[in-house]
Amino acid sequence: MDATHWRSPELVAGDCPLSRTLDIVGGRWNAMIIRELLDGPKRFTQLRAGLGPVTAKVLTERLRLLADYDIVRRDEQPGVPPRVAYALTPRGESLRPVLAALWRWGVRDEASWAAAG
Amino acid sequence: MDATHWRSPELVAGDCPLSRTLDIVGGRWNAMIIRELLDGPKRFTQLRAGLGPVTAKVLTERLRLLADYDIVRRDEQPGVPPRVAYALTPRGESLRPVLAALWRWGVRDEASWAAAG
DNA sequence: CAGTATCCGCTCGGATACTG
DNA sequence: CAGTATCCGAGCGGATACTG
Repeated sequence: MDATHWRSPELVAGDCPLSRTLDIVGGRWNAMIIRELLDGPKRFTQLRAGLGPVTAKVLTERLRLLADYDIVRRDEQPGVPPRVAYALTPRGESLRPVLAALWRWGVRDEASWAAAG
Repeated sequence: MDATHWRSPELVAGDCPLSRTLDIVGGRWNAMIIRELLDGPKRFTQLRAGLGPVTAKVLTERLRLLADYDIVRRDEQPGVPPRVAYALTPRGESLRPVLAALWRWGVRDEASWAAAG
């Protein structure tokens, strides 16, 4: 430990498979972006439309993060107007069962609240 | 929409089962706390020991949040010194497959990075 | 043992304006 | 169309000190 007595979040998170997965799938928009792309490749504007009120800045940030993690691939074809498609990499595709589990729990939980109060 | 033009995060998140699940298992410690308790009830100090460098304040906060969500139950037996056990509710137990999916992906992903660079 | 109380920095996510 | 640039508030998470 250095003089700052500071451990970066990444270090701690890196110790646990749960946290490493949540680095990718957690956060305000990441999971929803991946979910959109599980339907197939989409363009920037299509993503914005499917996600609700996300700003361009935030969506760009999240897509770059996911690209850095090799979850999302950015396919740009030159020309005017620019056309950029985003698609899942194989590694991104491999998150499908994870997203499915999160989704299922959310759905069943909502139903059980409705049923049991 | 009111005059503030403001939608609370909860509102937006509430629209999506993914986000509702992540409200609970996301965040810096929640998933790891639940994982500890999937092994069985534990006391405050046991949790701290199993989680790494989490402060008492943060752990207390997270446990209260999870109790509000009816994920964790707090069992206090009176006396000195105080003994407080935390356990998962049925609703908390129902997160087991979700945590398992997150965990498995983290493990396999680590392995694939090691194998493929 | 199981917390409270207080303080604080940093990051996340959002608002708004502008651009190749 | 697909972004950049700039600014900002809220709140999460951490450090430290104290307590029934």
